[in-house]
Amino acid sequence: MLDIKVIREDPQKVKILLGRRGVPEEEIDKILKMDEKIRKMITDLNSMRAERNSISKEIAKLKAAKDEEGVNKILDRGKMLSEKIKSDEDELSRLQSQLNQALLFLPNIPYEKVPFGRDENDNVEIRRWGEPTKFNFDPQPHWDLGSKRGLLDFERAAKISGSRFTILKGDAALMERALISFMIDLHTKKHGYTEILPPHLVLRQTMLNTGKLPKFEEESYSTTLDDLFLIPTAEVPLSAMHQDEIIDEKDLPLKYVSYTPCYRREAGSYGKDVRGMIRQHQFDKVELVKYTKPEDSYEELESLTHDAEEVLQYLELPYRVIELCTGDIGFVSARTYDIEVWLPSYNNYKEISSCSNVTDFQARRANVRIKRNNGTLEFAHTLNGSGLAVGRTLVAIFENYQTRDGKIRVPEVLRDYMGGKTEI
RNA sequence: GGAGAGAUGGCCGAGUGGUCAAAGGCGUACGCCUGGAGAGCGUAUGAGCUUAAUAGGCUCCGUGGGUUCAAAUCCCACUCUCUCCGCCA
Repeated sequence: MLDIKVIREDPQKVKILLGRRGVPEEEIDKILKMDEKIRKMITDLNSMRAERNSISKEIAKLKAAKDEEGVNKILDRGKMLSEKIKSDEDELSRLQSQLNQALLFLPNIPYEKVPFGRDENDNVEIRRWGEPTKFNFDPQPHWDLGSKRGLLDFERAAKISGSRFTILKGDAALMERALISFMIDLHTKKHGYTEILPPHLVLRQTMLNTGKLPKFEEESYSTTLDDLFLIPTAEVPLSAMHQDEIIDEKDLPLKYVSYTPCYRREAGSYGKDVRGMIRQHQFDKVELVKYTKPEDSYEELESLTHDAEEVLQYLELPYRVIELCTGDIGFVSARTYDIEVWLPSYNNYKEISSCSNVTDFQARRANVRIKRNNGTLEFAHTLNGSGLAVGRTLVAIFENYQTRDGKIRVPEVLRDYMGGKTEI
């Protein structure tokens, strides 16, 4: 959520920056108008409250002096004020929730340097690592490769759960587990993140605080009886974990890594990535989340992205890093780098991680503040990034490490996690 | 699921209708003291809104309602935490 004060103080700048993300100017004007009306009401209300309070104090004094006549003189005025205050308060809270609702639908303000653009075609490549894998035979897509060797089972998954689910079997399941362990070990031991195993079901409020609601309700799985939501990413519990807390400046940054399955309805992506296990309703992900001081967050985004990249370097998978343009960054993000891994079946790079600086957008909703050494309070910045999407990493290994005879070599760093196996 | 206890400032904890943003303690900051540190002493110290303002005013004692001129305090509902019983991986 944006700070209404920022909008109020420099509406022109907000209009320009949000305009790059496709928010119409009228939306900002509407909000400013509501804000003005609300503040006028508050001022009026406050003077009535002040009068009522002084009447109350006067009554207390008169009662103490046993002056019943004096009390009766001003009692009616007090009653009248009380009624008026109550009805105005009702009206005010109606207006405030309207304003709040409007604010909840505004996306984060993009970082000034984010490239302007309409959609993913305007994203900018930042760097590449490795070369696209060359084969001296026709490589197979992972869905053929995995099905033939009994490692991936799409038919049975569809029988029990419908489309966009996959059963991993035998060594595929083992490799998935190995990848999870490898990634978490790397981030905890080398990069200094603390491992968290969070709940996978969260309150509606938690989804709201992390910006997944109200805008993306149709993207989420929820439980009707309890109104709990299955997490679409570990970012949700991790970024809301310190809700209503005040964190000491000296304890920052906080760095968390978490493995969880992610549940997404993938509404609106019909016909996209329909083959194989690229786009699933459930997938494993190792997620990185940081809480930082505002002045450090863009630097921390660079290091978080590097931490994620390193997973691919250890796995020796070719990738590139792109910066998303204003039209493609996520709702809560001010700046986003995507890491894309080379996938032979796509003959292209495919997203395997998305690293974002959310600035204070979630922290304001979740009320996560930091206490400065001089005692002042301000909202923390939060960042998140996949480190990495495990299912897509498995796919990348299958496709890039396949052999002529349809087997898959096991990357060096995973062998210890897989009982020494060199191929599957 | 049943019974009971509780929720107050960064933390602990007092407060059962008006003089309470709220005692006391801890913590923190500054000062005194000291060769230095500690102890000790003194002063300050909740958040948010409004405002040119550290002036004034307003709101906030788990959440939401209600009673009252006036609610941390009384009434109702809910949420969460803890203890005991039951059930259970």
